[in-house]
Amino acid sequence: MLRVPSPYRPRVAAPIARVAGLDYGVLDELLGYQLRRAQVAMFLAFHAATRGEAITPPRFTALVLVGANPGIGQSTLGQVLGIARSGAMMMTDWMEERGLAERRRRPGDGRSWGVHLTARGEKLLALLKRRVAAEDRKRAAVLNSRERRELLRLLGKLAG
Amino acid sequence: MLRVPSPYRPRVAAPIARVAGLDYGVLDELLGYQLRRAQVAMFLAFHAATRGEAITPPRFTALVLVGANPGIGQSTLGQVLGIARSGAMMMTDWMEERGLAERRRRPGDGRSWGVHLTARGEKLLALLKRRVAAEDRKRAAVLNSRERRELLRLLGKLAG
DNA sequence: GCGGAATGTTATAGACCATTACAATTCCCC
DNA sequence: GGGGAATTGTAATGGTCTATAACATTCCGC
Repeated sequence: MLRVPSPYRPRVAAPIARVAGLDYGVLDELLGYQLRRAQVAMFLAFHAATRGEAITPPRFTALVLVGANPGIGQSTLGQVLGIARSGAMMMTDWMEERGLAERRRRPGDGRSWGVHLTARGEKLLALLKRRVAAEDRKRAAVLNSRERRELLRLLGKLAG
Repeated sequence: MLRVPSPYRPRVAAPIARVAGLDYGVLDELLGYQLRRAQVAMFLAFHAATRGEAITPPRFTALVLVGANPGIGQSTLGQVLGIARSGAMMMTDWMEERGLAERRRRPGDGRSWGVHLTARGEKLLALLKRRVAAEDRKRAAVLNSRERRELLRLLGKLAG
């Protein structure tokens, strides 16, 4: 059903190792550094969960957003992904080339296109959601549910 | 004293916006997504703190590590940065080209070089440490000190 | 209607990083 | 102590992601 995706190499291949006997200096007290470390660990889990699908976190995010907001514009997509409009366009191209989404003219605004998932996109998204959510929870199993909620809350405050 | 660094554009220019009225679906419950959002926010703060110095987070990390562990090898550097050996080499080249660090032969092992900060590297590092730590605390001011400690603890658990 | 804003698009360029292959050196085990 | 395996650093190459800039089309307010 789903075509074999093009080969894909994650941008980050290795976790940020904790080397014994090394002095980390100021890094241990910097939120930015610890955030990055945790994020790389979660990214590798994500990559494991989506193995074989050539899915990156931004691509997954885009699929979820289009799925939850049919007809979303590409500018909005870019804002939520934190990338420039041109990047949002390439992302949409990527989805369209693989038959996961399509552009449809928006009635009432001749400039913009709305992005919609195809049946195939819906199917892939459902699969990915299951896998990613499962892996996310598995990786986060070192936290109990109170800690997990607390972490989400603190991250939300930080991101503003 | 310090030369004007080469122009540098951050890889991420925009925060991950929170768009009102949009359905974020499963994203709000994924640690990976919230982690990424917070990390981008902190990265932009980092970028603001190091404005004009062409410093990236990996470069800052490398400087801190070399400063705290004089004579560290490039392989170890790569491990801690989570990049391949070839990348650690380019990082060392970068520091050396700017007169921030230098390679010195290691007695007892003819294969490896130890990386050491120069006086100029020490000076820049001291400046950056002050600025980055200040910005990190400023950005994290939305958290009280208990929350900040708790966040660091939870991130540490997650990163393993 | 007209100037400015917004949307999508194309082209271009740059930064970063992995992979692969290679040379020199050291380690380890027999 | 000798030889194959592992380690360290290096060089060359390629791919992916993203920004910037410039442009055409369309919308909007006056």
